Parts: sequence; structure tokens; C-alpha cells
Amino acid sequence: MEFKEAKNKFVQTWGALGSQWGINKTMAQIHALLMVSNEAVSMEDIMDELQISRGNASMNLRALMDWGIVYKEYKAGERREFFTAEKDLDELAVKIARERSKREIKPALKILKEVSTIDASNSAEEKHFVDQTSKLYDFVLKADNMLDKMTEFNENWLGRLVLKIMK
Amino acid sequence: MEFKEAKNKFVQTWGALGSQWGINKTMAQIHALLMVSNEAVSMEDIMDELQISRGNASMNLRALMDWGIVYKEYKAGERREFFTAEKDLDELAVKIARERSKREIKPALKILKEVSTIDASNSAEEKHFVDQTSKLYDFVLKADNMLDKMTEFNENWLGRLVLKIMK
DNA sequence: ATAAACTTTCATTTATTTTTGAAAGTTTAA
DNA sequence: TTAAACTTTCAAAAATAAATGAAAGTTTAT
Repeated sequence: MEFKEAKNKFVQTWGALGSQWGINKTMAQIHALLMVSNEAVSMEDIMDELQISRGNASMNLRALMDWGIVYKEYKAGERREFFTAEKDLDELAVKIARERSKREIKPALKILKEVSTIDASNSAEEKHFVDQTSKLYDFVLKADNMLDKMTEFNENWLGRLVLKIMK
Repeated sequence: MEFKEAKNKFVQTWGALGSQWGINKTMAQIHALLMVSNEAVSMEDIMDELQISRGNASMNLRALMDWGIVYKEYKAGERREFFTAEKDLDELAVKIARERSKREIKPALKILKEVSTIDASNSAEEKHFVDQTSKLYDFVLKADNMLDKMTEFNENWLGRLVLKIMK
């Protein structure tokens, strides 16, 4: 396999993986492209390589920057903007986890707390509902806290975690 | 908040959370419904509660059973089939992790290995590509192995893991 | 202040995913 | 074996999500 083919395959794969995890395909592809680029890439080049429109490129770059995993870069004497991706994978994972926690898990927890605290003195059905949603609340809270902990680990938390799990 | 309202809110929230993580909304809603039901539910009742068609209910129940998190149940003297969800959350998490690993992560790893082993003796650009995709391969492999390890932990792995992380 | 060079926005279009529902398939009881 | 009671399948329709592109906005150099 030659370089161009490999690069394309990687970008496509990363895009597909993104889709499966609820991240829009183009966003994941742009990120993939930037991760494997050894220098900052202009919007023009991104549009060209991925065959996407200016608007699409602009919006998804903005989204990636909002996630804190893509940065703008300015080059001396150049009018246009260039983009680079976070290349440290530990840092990348932490940022993604933090963002998904904030946007998706925390709001879900709030609802779980609400529904698990209704008065259920009536039927067995209601008791089971409160019991199960309470357990779910505890579980999700614990999992979410675990993500927070990752953040505190300064370097290579994944490697260390694997070691710990192994005992 | 009364029971019916709370139950509906929970089902909707779980459905929305599913969507955001690449799981189809109805599939997540059916799962939510079954998780908080203290007894097995018929397809008819699922269709009715979620206002979905027979085909939709059938296909998503099949998908949930393929994931191993919903079971069929037969009642004596009853022609129709009833469904229950896995209610043990540790077990649920392990099964979901195992399934996503098999379907999504393992295939992605295969591709990562392929593209990270091309000959890159030429440019700095190619060297960076190989370097970055290799790192990614290692990272994803490690994360995936961690999921496997969860499986080996027999009970309450999440609680124990949190303890370990806390040091 | 102007205009060139660039980026962002968002109403509309396009693509993708999900849902429907009717026909085909299956199982059970008599 | 037949027919009622139920489930599955899948082509077509509907709903949802993403992409386009032209107009509006911004920045910079002169």
C-alpha cells in the first residue's frame, strides 16, 4: 500500500468510526486528516482533500475547536488560517471525555436524579422503577467520576490504568 | 412528578442519550422501557407505549437480543412472547463494551495496523503518518484491552476500578 | 476609506438513517 | 391439515442529519 492510499483509508476509517459513536463523519475525517499531517493545513486544502464545501469545512472546524482538539495557527506573512490537531492521544481522550461528560452525561444525570426521586409508595411497579433508576443514577455517576479522574492523572493515565487493572 | 410522567421522561432521555452515542433511538427506548418494568412486556405493549410500528418493534427487539441485553420469555399458556432486559448494570456495561469492541473497535484496529505498517522511508510527511498511526494503534489496542479486562472482573468492576484509580 | 482576501452563516438541498405496513413466514391447537 | 395468532422481513416512505453555496461578515494592507 502506498502512502496516499493509506492516508485515505485512515481518514475514511476514522470517519466511519466517528459516525458509529455519534460524531459527524466529516468532523471525524477532518480530525483524522489533521492528526496525520506533520504541518498545519489550510481550509482550502482540507476542502480539497476531503472534497467538501467551504461551509462544511468551516462549521466542522469550528466544532472541533469548540471540543478543544483542533487549533488555529497563523503563519507569518500569510493571510489565511491554518489548522492543527491535538496529537497527544492521552490529551485527546481526556478532552473528548470531558466534553461528552459535560454535554451529554451531566444533563442525563440530572434527569435520572429527578425521575428516581418521585414518591413511589403505591405499586410494586413504581417501587421497581425508583429502585432501578436509582441504581442507574449511581452507576452513571460513578462512571462519570471515573472520567473526571482520568483528567487528574497527568500523563499516560491509560497505560497506568491498565497496569492497575492487571493488579 | 407522577409515575407515568417520570417513566416517560426516563424513556425519552435514555433514547436521546442512545442517539448521541450512535444507538438508534427506538432501540434505546425499548431497552429503557424494559429496564424499568418489573415484569416481562409483550411486543404489543411495547408498540403501544412507544407508539411505534410492529416492524420497528420487531427489528429493534431482535437487535437488542443480538446485543445480548434483552431476553425473550415465554409465559405458560400464553401464545405471545414477552421480553425482559438485563437489569444488572455491571453486566449490561460489560455486554455493551464487548459488543462494540467486536463490531467497531476490532475492525478499526485491523485497518490501523495496515496503514501504520506501510513503508515510509521517503518524506517527513510519510514518517509522521506512520508514527502517528502507530501510536494510535497502540492507544486503541490498550483501551480495547481495558474493556476486555472489565469482563474478567467478576462483580462490581466499576466500583473497584474507581477505588483503584483513587489510589 | 477601500478593496482584496479570506471566513462564517444559514436557508435550501441532498444524503443517510429510521420507520412503516403489508405480505410472507412460523407456530400452535384443535 | 387448517386456520388463528402471532412474528419477521423488506421495499417504500418519512424523518432526521449533514452538506451546499451564495450572501453577509471580517480582517488586513494600502
